[in-house]
Amino acid sequence: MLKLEPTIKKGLQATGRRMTRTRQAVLALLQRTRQPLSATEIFDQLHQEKVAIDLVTVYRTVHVLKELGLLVQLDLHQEGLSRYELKEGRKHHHHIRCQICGQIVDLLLCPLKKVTKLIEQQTQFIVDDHTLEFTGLCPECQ
Amino acid sequence: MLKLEPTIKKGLQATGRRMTRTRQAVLALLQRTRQPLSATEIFDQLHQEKVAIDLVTVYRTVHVLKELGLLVQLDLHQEGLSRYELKEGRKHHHHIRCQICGQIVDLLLCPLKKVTKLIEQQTQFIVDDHTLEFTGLCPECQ
DNA sequence: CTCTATGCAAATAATTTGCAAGCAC
DNA sequence: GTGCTTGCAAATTATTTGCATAGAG
Repeated sequence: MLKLEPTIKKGLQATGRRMTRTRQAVLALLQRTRQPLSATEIFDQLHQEKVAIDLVTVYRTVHVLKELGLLVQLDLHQEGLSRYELKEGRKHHHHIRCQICGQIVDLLLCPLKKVTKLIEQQTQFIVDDHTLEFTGLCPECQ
Repeated sequence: MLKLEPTIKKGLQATGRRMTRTRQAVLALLQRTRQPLSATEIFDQLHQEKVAIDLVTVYRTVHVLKELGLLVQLDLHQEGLSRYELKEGRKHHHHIRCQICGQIVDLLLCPLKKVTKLIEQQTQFIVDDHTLEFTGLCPECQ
C-alpha cells in the first residue's frame, strides 16, 4: 500500500491549501477501500469509524482532490449519483456494476484510443474525456 | 420523417395505456428535435410552443416510452441529469458533447462488441448494457 | 362508465452555498 | 495571527410520490 499523505500534503500546500484531519480521514478511507464510493458512503463509513465529518465536507474534499488530479469522479450507468476513487498511480480504467447487488468490478482495459482519433477526424471535436461503464449480472446474481 | 404515432399508439394500448394529448406533444417534440433533451428542456420547449404540460408528466411520459423500448435514457458525462431520445428505428450509437457550448453530436459507431465478450470472459459477468459518452471541444469552441 | 393520465402539492435525494467559528501553518 | 476549513442551516436541482380530478376508449 502506498503512503500517499506526504505527496498529497505537498500538492495541497502548493495550491495554498492545508492537510486537515478530515481530509486525511477521507484519503485514508479511499486508500483502503476497493470500491468507488459515493459521498454518502464515505460519510456513513467514516461515521461508523467514529470520525466526525459533515457530508458537506465530504463533497468539498472530493472536489479538492479532483482539482489536484488525485481522484476520479465516476458516473456509473444510471445510478443518479457520483462515485469517487483515488488514482493512486493506477492506470486509467473502467468498471462493470452488477444490477442486482451493486458490486463494482474494475476493468483493466480501455479500448478507446483508436476510436478517439477516429472521432476527432469525423467530428472535428478535440476529445477531452470519455465515460465507459458497463452493467450486468455478476456471477453470484445470475 | 417517420410517422410514429400509430405504431406507438398500438404499443401503448397493448399494455393497457392510452394515447393522450401530452404524450403526443412529447413524442412530436422528440421526433423533430435533433439533440437528446432533458426533462426540463422538454418542459420548457413545450411551454414555449403553448403546450400546457406539467414537468411531472414529462417524467412520467419518458418513463413509459422507455418501458416500451421506444426511447433511450442517456446520462452524459457528469451532467448530473438524464437526457432522452427516441430510438425511431435508429441504430445503437453514442455521443460527444462540447464542454463549452453543450452541443451534442451523434457518433455513429459502437466499438464494444468484442470488448463486451472479453469482459464477460474475464469477469464472469453477463454484460447487459453500457455507457459510452465523450466530451470535448467542438470546432466553434476550440 | 371505467380506469388510466394529469396537475398540483409535497416528499426525496444529490449537491451546493452562506456564514460564523475552528484550526493549520 | 491570518486565512483556509469546517459545521450547520438553508438553498438548489433533479426526480418521485400521493391524491383528487380530467379525459381516453
